[in-house]
Amino acid sequence: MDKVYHKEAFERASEAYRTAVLTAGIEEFSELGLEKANINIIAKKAGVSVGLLYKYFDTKEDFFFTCVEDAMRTLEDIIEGVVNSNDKILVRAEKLIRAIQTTSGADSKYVKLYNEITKVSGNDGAAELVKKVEGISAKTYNEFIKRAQESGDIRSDCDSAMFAFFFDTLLMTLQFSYTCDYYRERLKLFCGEDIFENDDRMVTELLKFLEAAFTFEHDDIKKFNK
Amino acid sequence: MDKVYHKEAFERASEAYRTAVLTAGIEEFSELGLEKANINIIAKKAGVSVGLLYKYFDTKEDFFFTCVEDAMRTLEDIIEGVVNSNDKILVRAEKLIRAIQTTSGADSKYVKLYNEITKVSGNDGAAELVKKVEGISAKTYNEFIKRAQESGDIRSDCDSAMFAFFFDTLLMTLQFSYTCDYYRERLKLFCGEDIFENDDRMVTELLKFLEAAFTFEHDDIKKFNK
DNA sequence: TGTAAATTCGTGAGCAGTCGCTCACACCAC
DNA sequence: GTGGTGTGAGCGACTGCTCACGAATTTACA
Repeated sequence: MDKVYHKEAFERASEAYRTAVLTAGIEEFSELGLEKANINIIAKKAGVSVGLLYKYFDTKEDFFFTCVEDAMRTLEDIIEGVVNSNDKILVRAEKLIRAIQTTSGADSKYVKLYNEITKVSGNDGAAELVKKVEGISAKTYNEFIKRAQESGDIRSDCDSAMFAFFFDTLLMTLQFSYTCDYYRERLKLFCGEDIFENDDRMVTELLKFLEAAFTFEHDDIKKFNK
Repeated sequence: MDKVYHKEAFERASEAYRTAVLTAGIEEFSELGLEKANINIIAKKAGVSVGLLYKYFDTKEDFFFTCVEDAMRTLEDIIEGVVNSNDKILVRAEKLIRAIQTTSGADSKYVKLYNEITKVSGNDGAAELVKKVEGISAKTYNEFIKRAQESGDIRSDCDSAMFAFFFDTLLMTLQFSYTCDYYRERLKLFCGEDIFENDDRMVTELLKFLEAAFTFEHDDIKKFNK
């Protein structure tokens, strides 16, 4: 089921070669994207011949996908490492937002590569990739909301799958907004230049937004005379 | 201030040539993106020589930006045409969501091109583009929320700029989710294959989400014993 | 108003640079 | 000897862009 994008030779390669190749690949692909990145340059940066790269991977695309897989694993570790436990959704959200803000520094390349995935055309690869990248959060959020509904922490009049989607949408876009060119400019346009120096503003406002969205039911409006 | 991306010759060109060139450009760029699209093929599809294209535009990028500008104007007309009037934010939101769902059909190329913009690297172009593309919604939503706060339609304990940003984030991603490869797969993963055949489900759930987020204040929780 | 000169419109073969990928070869392990 | 690792010059295909040329149109001027 789970597709592999590398040849057998890659598994036999030494740890040093594998990390060198993946590091250089992630570096270049995250900066330039699949199309613009240059295999010859990546090989040179990795201290490896082009020929060897093509002993490890059939095509440039396969190499790219392997880099993506690796980067997503690390990104997941960073993000999910912060959000373990059985925190309530708002605590979880706050930890996620702060993790996102932190990640936008040194580890920005992983987020950038995440963003590059959304650009890959050709629906064949897209479907496979999405499952690998978003599969976990989709399932996690969905089940989390369901359980929270049962215990009364979250409004019961909502579709858990849809609300998981909205939640993920806001956090995913937030990630891009802290690291990727276009989305950074967009955030600045909406919230001003200084938004990147005022992390707490984002945290409190997004939490306010999410808290209300997840807490109050449609009928509460009448009961509350709004 | 407002940069133009075409040479003077383009303005002197006949209406027929201009639309032919723009139509072919939007078609190809929306399908393949800036990098993969081929100038020679676009010229052929437009029924025009490459030489002439380069009398109209200095570079491929300039041509791309001109196509983007044109497409965004049409997209704005479609979207904003639906949301005139002084509707309340939820009425406005519903109209927007339904317009987005409709637009995903015949006019998908404009949305796809919108999505292509987010992929353009090099922060020089990005900043300029963002202003053109998102400038209007940023200002509109922000001021709208402010006025709604004054009249008591929207909670008063929130940062209008931030909430405008969240609102736009949800709608922008929704647009992509109905038209672009990766985002379509992502939506399917979260909400199931049949989400595209059940437009009302999206409308009601997103409205529930937004209604609560925009209505209830943080302090309401105590008052409401939640 | 007729005509020469200057300018612009429009063409498309092909230049020049880029880059994914190959392959003949050397080395090494067993 | 067989089968793996590792090399890197360079092939071949692609493509953004040019430029020499002719046709059309405008301008200049008697």
